[in-house]
Amino acid sequence: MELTERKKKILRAVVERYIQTAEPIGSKALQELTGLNVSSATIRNELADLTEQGYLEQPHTSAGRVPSPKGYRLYVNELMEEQRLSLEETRQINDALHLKMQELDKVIDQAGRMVSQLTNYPAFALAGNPRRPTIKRFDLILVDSASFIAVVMTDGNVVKNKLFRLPTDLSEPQLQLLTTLLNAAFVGKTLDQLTPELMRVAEHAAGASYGLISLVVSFAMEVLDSMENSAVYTAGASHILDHPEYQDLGKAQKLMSYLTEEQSLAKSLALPALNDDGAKILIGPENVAEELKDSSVVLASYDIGDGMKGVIGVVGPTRMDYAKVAAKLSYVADGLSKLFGAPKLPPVGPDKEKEE
Amino acid sequence: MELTERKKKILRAVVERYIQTAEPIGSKALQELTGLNVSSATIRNELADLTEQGYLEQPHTSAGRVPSPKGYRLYVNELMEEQRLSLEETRQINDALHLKMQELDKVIDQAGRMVSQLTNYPAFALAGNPRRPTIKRFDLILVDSASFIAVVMTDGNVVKNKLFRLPTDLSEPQLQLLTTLLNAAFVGKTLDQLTPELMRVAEHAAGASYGLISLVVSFAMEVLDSMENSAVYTAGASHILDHPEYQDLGKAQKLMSYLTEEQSLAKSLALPALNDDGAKILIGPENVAEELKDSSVVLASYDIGDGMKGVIGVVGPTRMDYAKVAAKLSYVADGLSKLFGAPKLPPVGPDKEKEE
DNA sequence: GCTTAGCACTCGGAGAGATTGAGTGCTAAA
DNA sequence: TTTAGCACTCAATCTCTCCGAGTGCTAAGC
Repeated sequence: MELTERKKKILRAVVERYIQTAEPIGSKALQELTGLNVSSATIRNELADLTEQGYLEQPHTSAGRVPSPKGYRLYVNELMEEQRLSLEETRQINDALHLKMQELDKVIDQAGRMVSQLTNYPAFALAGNPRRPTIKRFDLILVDSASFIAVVMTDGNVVKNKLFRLPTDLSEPQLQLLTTLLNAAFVGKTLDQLTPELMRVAEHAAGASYGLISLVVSFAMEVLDSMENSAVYTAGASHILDHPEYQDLGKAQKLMSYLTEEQSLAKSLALPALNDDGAKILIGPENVAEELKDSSVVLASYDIGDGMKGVIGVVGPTRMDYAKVAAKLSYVADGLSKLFGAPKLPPVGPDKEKEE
Repeated sequence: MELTERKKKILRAVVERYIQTAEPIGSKALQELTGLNVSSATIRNELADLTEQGYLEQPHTSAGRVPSPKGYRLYVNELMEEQRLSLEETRQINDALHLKMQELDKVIDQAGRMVSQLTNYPAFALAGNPRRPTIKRFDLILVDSASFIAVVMTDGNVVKNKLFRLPTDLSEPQLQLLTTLLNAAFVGKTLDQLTPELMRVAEHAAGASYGLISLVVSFAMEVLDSMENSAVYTAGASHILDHPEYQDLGKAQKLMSYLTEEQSLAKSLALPALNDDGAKILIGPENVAEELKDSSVVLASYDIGDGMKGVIGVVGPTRMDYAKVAAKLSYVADGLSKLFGAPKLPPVGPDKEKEE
């Protein structure tokens, strides 16, 4: 049941015009827009067909046509021309990719903000790791006689630290013993495997400073925990107010809270996308979450390295500018993958490139 | 020009009722509300006086009265009863204060979120340090022959780290030399004092691995930089849609963007409050920022330790529930101060308390 | 001199038509 | 299959009226 070329041309014109104006399009406007040399009556006939087949909808009998989710889907799959980013745009993105302070969660957060700013839609970003994270290494640094820094590194090469202050004194040999012990007992373990028994054994071995073991290990557990339940960062939620479809305050607020409740909600949306490459587009009712049923989502995933993946996504009205958004999102995702994938540094010179 | 008791009673009733309902209050309603044994006509006379003196306003001739900013100010200064938090509320706050992963910026961010959730208003949080931050200490940890972790600690006891990977090999003695060098050359310096000359001297001393100096130092510079331009975290911006005064989408959006543009904007608001203790209330036009002229702000500051201070704040309509918000904010600020001020840990046992 | 009852007046908001016009569907002719 | 023509539909807009909460003022009462 392929559509005729003419029908496609009309459908495409409807979608693209609607994306711009958010207003129903009538037969007369389409006559000009499509450049077809037929009368408006002919177009009306075609529109009637497209409506019957479910590609278009009529808000009410005497209004123009509006694309249905099915219509958007066809547009996205077949009619949409891949958007080339302008030089200005790529430059803008490249500049923004030059992030500072590249602790993993900062980069993710920043990526979300960036995407939101680039697209003028609310955006979110998260990272997911397919395996369960484990501790790769402990280091303890003595600061002064009453405090030390614990540095924990996980198998995803995420490094976290924390300063501990103690009411009792502490010596360098003591700390070295502890470090050895910690590394011997807990490296390679997942969160689950850090059992109380294991702790007890290690504490026993630590002698007088056994209390410190649990301090450092519970810090390590927090790190592992936070990596398993990777945070979702959202940005630019206020952008939804830019679009007339969210003039209805109720709708706007529902979507807003959905977006800001960084809970499992946004995760359940994005995690399935972790394994798909390239941009993925979810239109209106294709979304599982009730709150997104009349919005659309564009997702792109990127490689963080060490098997970890990240997802950036954009939420907007169903009439969102898919071509442009998908192009930008893919470009950013590619850029991020490269950023993470090419960590080699020149051994010399004040080069600025680094990575987490 | 003190107000009579009766006028105060009336003004207070108007403010409190308006805080609840957001609707103008008429003389008849006040007759009941105040419990005064006078007729509505008398109250009308009083209202006329209060209006003339600028404490009340009339949206239009035949509507009830609404408090003016001046009226709110009087209410806040003299009439407002200090709100006692319920046990349930203090419990809720205490629970929330038990934060995980207490890297400084996380705590600040979390505090903002918490306040927003507690008050149902948009909130923000930031930290400021009166002095310019300096590097207190460097540590380099060898991970494997091609990578190491740099740990930088500043004088505010903020610790940051970053993993570096190199294309060339690296040995432990080499790294120790570097560490010594870095500590000797750059400790105690502010961002400005990390001059190219200083770098050159250090690089010269480093011999073959001179390239690494600039890597680590520019990381340190990033840390210092991010501490000087301390970030502002906002949370719960969507809460402004809860309030009828922001039904006007234009207004709502203006305020939203102001809040999410974490730029110097929110800073210029909060920084002056850094040195005031206790809650500070800014009503409508008392705000400097144009975008806040018809909103109110409640601020509270807290001590982070080492001379650093933090500010949490809440933004809402002028008719915001000052008593409740101020009480909650102060309680949270106190809690945070204590959290930072009492860092001592028991040497033993799996106690969860730690600090950055 | 303060308080109160009474009353005319004001003005925003809600609701009922009336009007408009963009756009449709259908029919009959090309 | 396309087109011109035409009656029809219906949201949006405007106008008009009505309603009532609430006021301000005046004159009488305490």
